[in-house]
Amino acid sequence: MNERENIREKIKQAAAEIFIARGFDGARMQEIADRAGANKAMIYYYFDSKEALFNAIFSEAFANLVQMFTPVFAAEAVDPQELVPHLVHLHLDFLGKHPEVPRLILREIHSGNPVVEKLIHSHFKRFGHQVQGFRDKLAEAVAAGRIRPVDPLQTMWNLVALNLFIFALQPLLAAAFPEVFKDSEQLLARREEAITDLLLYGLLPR
Amino acid sequence: MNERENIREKIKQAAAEIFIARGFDGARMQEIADRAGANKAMIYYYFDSKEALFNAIFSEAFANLVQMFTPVFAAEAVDPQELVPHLVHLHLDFLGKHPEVPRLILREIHSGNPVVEKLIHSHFKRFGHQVQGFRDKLAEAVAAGRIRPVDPLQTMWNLVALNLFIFALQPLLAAAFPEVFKDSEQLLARREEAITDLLLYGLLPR
DNA sequence: GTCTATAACCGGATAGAC
DNA sequence: GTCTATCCGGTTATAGAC
Repeated sequence: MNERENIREKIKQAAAEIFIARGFDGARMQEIADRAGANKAMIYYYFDSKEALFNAIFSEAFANLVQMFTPVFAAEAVDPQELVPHLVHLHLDFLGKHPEVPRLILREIHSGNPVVEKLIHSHFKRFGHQVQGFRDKLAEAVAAGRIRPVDPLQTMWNLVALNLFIFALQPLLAAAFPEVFKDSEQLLARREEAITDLLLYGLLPR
Repeated sequence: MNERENIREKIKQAAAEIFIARGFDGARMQEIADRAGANKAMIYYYFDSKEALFNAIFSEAFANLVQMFTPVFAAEAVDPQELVPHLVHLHLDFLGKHPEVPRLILREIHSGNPVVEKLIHSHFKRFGHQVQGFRDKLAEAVAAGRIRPVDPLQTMWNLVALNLFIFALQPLLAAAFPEVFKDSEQLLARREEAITDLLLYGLLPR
């Protein structure tokens, strides 16, 4: 690996951690430099500004977010009874491995930061289009009577809402239910079971 | 109304708007003063510091959040078939009228700000205890066979997750599905229908 | 490419007049 | 109680040596 790229990557990695922990406004260039084992001037050698650095990182998080959903969109139109548990597992697994992605995004989407607004729009214009495939698949399943007559868009939102919840509210829930959050592996397993259970019983025709 | 309290309230109101829009780190005391029709020194006359001002506002938002759930805890143990639509309606109605409450809280809980951490713990210690009543009620309904055998805690989380979703991700969803977010009244009505539908079919025994 | 030193600015907080 | 002017620490960003 090229040394120049190596340092650039180290800075990006450090910046990601700091931006996730402190948000854009709370992040300090000095702390990023320290964590990267470099000095402030080096950051400005590789990136134009704090904004440009943040832009690079936020874009990547968005790309990860979209990537997370590609197996969802790509899923073969099999029986919902197999598809739903599969999707829930994929999604929760990704979130469990990368909890910082929804964190960063949830923190910054409400900021009104014009940089963020622009990124949202440029990324989600096409994302909304990609989603159409999944909505079509759900609509198909409804037409074939494999799931109850429900709005595909709402169903998709329900799936994401249920999966995202414990990650979005982690600090609150951990404070309210400390014993439950002690064993994160068991927590995820129980959550997965509860979500698939609700969705299957709620979606399959009686 | 006392004039002194009036100005204090104006400052608090302005500060709430700015903190919600920009977060703690992004908020500027000057902007708060301007919006309150006062000057910076006046803020420091009524509040000790930026932190103290934020503390007052964040505490109030937390109190609102808890208050939002009291009808949930207090609900009479009637038939789930009536209780679930009632709870969903109450919750969505509150969120629709005060969308800034979850916004502020979602933005700040991940900040690691010690002020926020302390507030979370002091407020949610007892909150977790209050929740017990609702869990007991659900457990009772399970024992009586009025709902399927599900974990009450998970069911409560599911309820909140589904209701909170469109508010937590509003900027993202509005970018991905602009046509759906144009009419917010219709959006809320459809969301309410979809959530109650899923929960009822998912919870009632077959 | 890397580093030190510093410019330039900004924002929270306060002194002190009225 | 209210306001103006200002202090002072901290932060982004850069100049310039090596």
